Amino acid sequence: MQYKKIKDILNGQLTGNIITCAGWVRTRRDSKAGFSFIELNDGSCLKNLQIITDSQTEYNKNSIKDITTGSAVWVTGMCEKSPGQGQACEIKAQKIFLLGSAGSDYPLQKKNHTLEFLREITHLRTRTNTFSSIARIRNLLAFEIHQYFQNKGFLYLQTPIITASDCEGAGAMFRVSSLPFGSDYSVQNDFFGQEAFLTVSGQLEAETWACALGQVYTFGPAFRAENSNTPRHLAEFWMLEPEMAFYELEDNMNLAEDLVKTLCRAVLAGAPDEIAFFTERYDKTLFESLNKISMPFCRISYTEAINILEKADENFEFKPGWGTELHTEHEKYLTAHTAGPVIVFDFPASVKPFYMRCSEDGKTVRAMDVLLPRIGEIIGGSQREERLEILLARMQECGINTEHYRWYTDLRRYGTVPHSGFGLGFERLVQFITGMQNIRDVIPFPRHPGRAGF
RNA sequence: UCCCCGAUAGCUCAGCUGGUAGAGCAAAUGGCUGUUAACCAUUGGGUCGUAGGUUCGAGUCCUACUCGGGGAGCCA
Repeated sequence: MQYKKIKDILNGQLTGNIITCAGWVRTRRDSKAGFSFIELNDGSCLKNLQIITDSQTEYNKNSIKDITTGSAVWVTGMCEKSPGQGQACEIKAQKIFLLGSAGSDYPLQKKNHTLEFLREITHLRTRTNTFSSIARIRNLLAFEIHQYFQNKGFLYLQTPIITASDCEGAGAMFRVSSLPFGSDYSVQNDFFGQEAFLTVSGQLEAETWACALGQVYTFGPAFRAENSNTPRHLAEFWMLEPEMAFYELEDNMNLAEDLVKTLCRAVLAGAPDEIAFFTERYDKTLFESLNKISMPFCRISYTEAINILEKADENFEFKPGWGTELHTEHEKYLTAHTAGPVIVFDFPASVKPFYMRCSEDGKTVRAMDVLLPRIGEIIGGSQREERLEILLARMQECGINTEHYRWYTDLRRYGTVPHSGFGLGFERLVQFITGMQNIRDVIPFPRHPGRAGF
């Protein structure tokens, strides 16, 4: 079926033509003399298209009364300038075909619904302004991510989702097994002949490609079995992980900062209606904070950050001190203090995983976290330890079986190079860019403790 | 996993110190010469999250559980 997108119709270029469009009815208003107004949305843009029907309009079955909220229709009619307020053009319907009706039990009413309620109807919330806007922004961001790295000559790499690495340095993992539930489990009888898990990160695998192809990036799902119940955590989420040979920590930070700025700019340019919508409805400061992102990110070492926190006139629940983790309250203080994004680098080795490069001071590693206002940590990365002896010593320190990671340490045995990379939580980026407060609202089908269905 | 808050009509909520339920919106019907979360009128709609307990009597008090929200931990 040939039909025009509402986005293109509202651009006004089709005015004066007889066209066909298709979509879902948001609402209908009737008036006497056979006049009715249908608000039609097809997901191509935030705005609805107004369809006017009168006594001349033909229907494939029944009548205007059956064109209810939620119904799917296709409409043929004349695209005209609208005499009414609120829209430049509208369709004077000649024919309306009801493709699929929606009864009075259709859950989405023409009123505001709470996000909590919409989470319970994950399969239908896509029909709302909020969730269709999120979908368009996710799409735009994913496309821009590929374009950004392709323009820089990075290779798009697919790392495995099933992994045997039982210790990638991040959180609890989901086990993968083909054996029936409740059977006497033995690894020998299982599908892979060894324990297998869903990946928590493609980083280690990405390093093998970076150390052959130069600069690569992965963009795919990651899984964490942590029992985390917060508006910032998911059990299944999407992660972008660039990995670059010949990059040191400063190059890594430059890339991360430029990437975040480029993506924010792209959304401001590519989805202005959506950003205006989110600013109006969810966070009045959103537009302003996205614009402010073009200013240089504040960069401070972990040691400086601790100094700032120790001097702060703030009653922290966790006392800041050199060698301790930065807690949420500390991150919030730092981003509020500088009124923008902050990159913290050179963390104590004791709070970071084995693969990060040890500094000359013998105490810190070349790690960096990008912290955003409202969101907290959006990027975590580091320069990787490329010196074999130091890496092996660190692995032993962390209690990691070096034999299981022979393939990883081989990269240091043969033609080792300085290299760096980071991981960006895609949903946290979408949260930052939309102003949505709960991460469960920025992924199509959220998975978290106690929920894997619709 | 820990702390706090919540669960009453399809949705959002009210329901006081215990006396068996109410509003707005939605829906259905009717009215209204172009509306724009249209408007006006009428009607229908509820084992008050689940299971126990206290009481003559529980939406209301107590306990446990389930689910949801906020904060924390862990992290992207």
